[in-house]
Amino acid sequence: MLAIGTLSRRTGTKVQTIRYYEEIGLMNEAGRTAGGQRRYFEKDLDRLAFIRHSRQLGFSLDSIRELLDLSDNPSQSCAEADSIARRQLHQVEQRIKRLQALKKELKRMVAECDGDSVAECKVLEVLRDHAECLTEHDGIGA
Amino acid sequence: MLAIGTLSRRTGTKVQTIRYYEEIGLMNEAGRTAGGQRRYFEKDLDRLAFIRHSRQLGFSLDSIRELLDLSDNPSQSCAEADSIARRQLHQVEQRIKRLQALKKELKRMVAECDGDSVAECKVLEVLRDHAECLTEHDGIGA
DNA sequence: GATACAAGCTACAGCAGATAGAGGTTCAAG
DNA sequence: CTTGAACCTCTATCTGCTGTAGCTTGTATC
Ligand SMILES: [Zn+2]
Ligand SMILES: [Zn+2]
Ligand SMILES: [Zn+2]
Ligand SMILES: [Zn+2]
Repeated sequence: MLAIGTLSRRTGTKVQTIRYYEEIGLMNEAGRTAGGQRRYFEKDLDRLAFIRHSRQLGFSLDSIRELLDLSDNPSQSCAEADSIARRQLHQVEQRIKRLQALKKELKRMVAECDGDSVAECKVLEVLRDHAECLTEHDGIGA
Repeated sequence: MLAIGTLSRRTGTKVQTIRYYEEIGLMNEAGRTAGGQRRYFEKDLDRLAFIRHSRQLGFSLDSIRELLDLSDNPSQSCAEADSIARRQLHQVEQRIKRLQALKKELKRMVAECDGDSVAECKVLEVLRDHAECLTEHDGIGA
């Protein structure tokens, strides 16, 4: 039986985060000692590791929930899991595209400023007026 | 004098968001009509456009606050503004790097799955075990 | 068995950066 | 003067945690 701190150390997840995952139903409710402390099995550790690794790969908690459900039914087809992963890949690709456009603009404005007074600052000039930009960048940057 | 909806339309910012910017002190408190509705000058429109454009380029509201302060004092050196932009560029570059590593892993796991049962799904296999990954990807993916 | 103290517990607040809705009021055109 | 779109405030919600306060439990050592 593992204490929550052990799960925390072995998966690199903060203790509060593990409790949070339980609260939102991503982790099963843990068993408790007589005094009320959580105790876990190895399978709980595995589940937490799955969650953490999926998070590191950028999956949302909702997607992870689906993936865990699928993972619990080994006889099913994995088409669903694959499509979640493909969707995630697509999102990552879109984000990279957006960021590359931002990078281009930022690079240009930084390069073009001679570092004189604010009144002639190219950086601020571009920020004031999108017409100074070469690319479109709709939506809010992230 | 411009109503809030006009600012909203002309900058592509939701009305609630403009009020939110006022609440957090990013926009100045607007003047009001006798009946309590906000009314703006052209300079407020400019300020909002600056904020929105900066957001589109990925700057945080805190950075934008600094940039606006600088922009209001045209006689200063622009070194500060430039360094904020360089910091932003750096952040964007880091994010691109992380996302490219994620993309690589996602692409590989999607490609390697034959689409059979969950039990043999490569996607789920990788998620279960980071040892299957080729790259490191610490921190949580975004 | 007593004691110390690390590690656990709950409950709640807060972060960024908005966005949505309820329920009521004002403005401006016709 | 009436209509109705646009405005108002206030509160709640979202994602994914993280931090704090104040208290209790578990365990190692004496
Ligand atoms: Zn400059
Ligand atoms: Zn632009
Ligand atoms: Zn598969
Ligand atoms: Zn991995």
